Amino acid sequence: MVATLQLQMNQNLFLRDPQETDLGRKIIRQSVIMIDQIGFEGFTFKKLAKEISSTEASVYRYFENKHKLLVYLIAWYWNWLEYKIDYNTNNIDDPFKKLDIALKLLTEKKKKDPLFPDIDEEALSRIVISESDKTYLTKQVDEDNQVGLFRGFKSLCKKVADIIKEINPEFNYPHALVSTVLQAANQQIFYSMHLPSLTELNAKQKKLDEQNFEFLRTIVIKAIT
Amino acid sequence: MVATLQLQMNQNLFLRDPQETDLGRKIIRQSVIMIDQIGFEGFTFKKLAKEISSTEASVYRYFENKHKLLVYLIAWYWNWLEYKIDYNTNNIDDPFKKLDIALKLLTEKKKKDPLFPDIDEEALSRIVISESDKTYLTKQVDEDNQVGLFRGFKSLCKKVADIIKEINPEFNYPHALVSTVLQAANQQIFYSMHLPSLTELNAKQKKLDEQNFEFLRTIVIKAIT
DNA sequence: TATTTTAAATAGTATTACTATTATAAACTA
DNA sequence: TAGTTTATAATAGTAATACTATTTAAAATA
Repeated sequence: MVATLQLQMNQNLFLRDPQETDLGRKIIRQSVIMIDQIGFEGFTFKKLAKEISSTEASVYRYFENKHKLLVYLIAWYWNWLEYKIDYNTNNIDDPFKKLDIALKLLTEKKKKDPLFPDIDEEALSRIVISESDKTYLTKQVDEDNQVGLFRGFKSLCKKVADIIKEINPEFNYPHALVSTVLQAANQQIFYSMHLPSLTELNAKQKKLDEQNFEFLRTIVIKAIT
Repeated sequence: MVATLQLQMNQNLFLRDPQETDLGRKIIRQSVIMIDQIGFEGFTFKKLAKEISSTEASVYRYFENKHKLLVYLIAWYWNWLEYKIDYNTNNIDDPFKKLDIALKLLTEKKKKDPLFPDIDEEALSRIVISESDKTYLTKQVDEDNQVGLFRGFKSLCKKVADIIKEINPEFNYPHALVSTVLQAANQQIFYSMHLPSLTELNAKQKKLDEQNFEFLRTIVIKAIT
């Protein structure tokens, strides 16, 4: 018997908490699978409702629109990552070690986490790579930010930036560097798979995640020391 | 009397060359203004057609769909930037100087270029910040890449990577570093304006573009030396 | 048991993205 | 120059999408 956890999600991310009902959990589980497969543009509430034997209108009771659902999923992912970093850097003092652990967790190939049986983290991590920028690259970014929809990403950014400040309190750009690196971690994987002339990381070679780790670690360490 | 130029655009970016007709040039000019104002999601061919006193169907004779139009505009921007870098680094030998010029051109606040009277480069540069990632973060990225739609960005990336190779031929990640920096240049501006806790760059202070230049230059120089 | 509250389904509408067909104008040819 | 071809753009659609008002069903409470 394994315990399961629930990540605390901001109330403004949903109309009705999808973690509290059967239908809600189905919406989350199936939307991760479908957005991964057909992409966010191709994904609709109608298609989703069909797959889970419900109706479009019922899905709308949980999420205002499909954009908000995406924001929810991406926020869940960042919360999950931050939880893992907290868990794995607990009791570690050396900030260099903490940085390495954070970068390792950030870049490692994700696999299903039994603590959260409703979410396929492998599929979700692919969604983060392809779709996460779309959560804030909109005209409503300021409203969405105001009600805290991007707290997950900002909190993670602060966490890693704080490690960097421990290593070098003189460095002028801890947050800028970390936000750049968090983005680059996903971008470089996307490039290596689809636009390979933009990166030396090679998706055809083994251990793409480790290549990514080495690249990002080089950038960060050189920048701050 | 000032000469005007035409940037050479890949044939697959359009159905009919918009630079060759009056209606085509109107489509380009007005779509830059409108996407900047209402965002790519809110932008439709119907609204555009109304503004230029034409019809939706006529716009479709030039571009297969609104996504292709966006790809065209972004490609134009990267071609323009590369043209400016070529022009300004001509006859300069010192690769450090060339790098500085490239980063300066990349980060400087854009203003209308009289060489290209049909395009409002200031508005277009805002579009690049908010919308450019959407050109390739799609399920058709491989098809689009196959027919050369992203050549502009890739060519620019190679150009700057070649400068970095001149400075340090031993550095393992010239393309990965440059693609990261090209993206970060836009992201950091967006963050400073909309998600300020993600960066030390301050949109409220003067010379945001120079702050951005200093940040990116620090990252690049430290990474490669 | 009756009543209130909540949840989900039915049945829509307005808008969007896109297209087949027709009309008009320009260019070429006999 | 009259007739024919070709190019261009407008008309008039359709199918799909995003979203909502209303109704029905189920559950909780008094």
